Amino acid sequence: MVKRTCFEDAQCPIARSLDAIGDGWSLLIIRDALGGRRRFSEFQKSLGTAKNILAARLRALVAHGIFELRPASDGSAYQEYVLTDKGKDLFPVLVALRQWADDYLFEPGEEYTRLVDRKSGKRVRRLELHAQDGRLLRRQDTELVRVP
Amino acid sequence: MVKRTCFEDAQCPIARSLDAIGDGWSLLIIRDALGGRRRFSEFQKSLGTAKNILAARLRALVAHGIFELRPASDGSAYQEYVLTDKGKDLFPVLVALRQWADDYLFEPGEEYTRLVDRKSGKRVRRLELHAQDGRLLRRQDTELVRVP
DNA sequence: GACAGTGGTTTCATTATGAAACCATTTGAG
DNA sequence: CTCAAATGGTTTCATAATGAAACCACTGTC
Repeated sequence: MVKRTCFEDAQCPIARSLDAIGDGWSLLIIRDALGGRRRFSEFQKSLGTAKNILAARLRALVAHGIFELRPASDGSAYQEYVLTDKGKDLFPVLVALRQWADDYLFEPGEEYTRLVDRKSGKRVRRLELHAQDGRLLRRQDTELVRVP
Repeated sequence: MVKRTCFEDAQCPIARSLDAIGDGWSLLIIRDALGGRRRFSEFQKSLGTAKNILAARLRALVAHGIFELRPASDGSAYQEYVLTDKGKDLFPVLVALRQWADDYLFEPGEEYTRLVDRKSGKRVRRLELHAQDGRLLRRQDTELVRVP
């Protein structure tokens, strides 16, 4: 069930991330979960996935500790899939993908959703990367070093 | 050749991003390209992908405008795959994935690479999301609004 | 001119994905 | 309480993607 052997013991953090969530549906499920969905049928309706696929993905995400199963909050006998902290912390990944898409994958008038600051209602700024001392860093200002 | 029909006309920016780069190899190729690799054989050696898969992926990435083919910079008759601005701007996505992995997918002493500020050599800070007025925003401080 | 390296393509086997049917349990309506 | 519908899946089967290996044309190297 989703067994990407070549990534599994990869040293690269990006490869590891992709092993956990790099399958095309996972991030959409997590997006929905961050939007408040929690029930199997909610995900299924929202995503339009085949039920077997969704079941397999949710099982894998639970196994990875990104979701956990909990008794339904409305008191019913069913269960809910809720994001763990690990899952919630994928938020920046989703924001990065969203901002990139906004920049390059949408036509000018085509905007569809907007991520806003709840307080002001205004659009958020671009994700920023800073140095320890606070300087704003561009890609070229950074470097990847190996620590053995 | 990689035809994720259910994402193609998706309105959601995240779904669109995943349609372009959400296949598991693409981001690793782009990671390598940001690290300076440009030739087919460099990618192939580094990633260990089957050549047919790599060829298909590179073709798709070129078609998406993430890479472009250019005559080799060393004057040989071969060509190089170089990132366009669109491709380079996936940097924040990679940083987000890396930071998440560092937090959750590595054991304490297991660190492997570190993204540093070139000037100081010190590790970069976490990606930050700010409001227009500069306030640092957490996930809960944001909201997704539909713009029709 | 021989030989290795580059950048692929082709073929075939394996694996993942997806659609549809099915099913046990739960819930809601009457 | 009863029955129908909804929930949360699993199973089966077809199709599509991936991967390994062999092959091949062209390039650079000696």
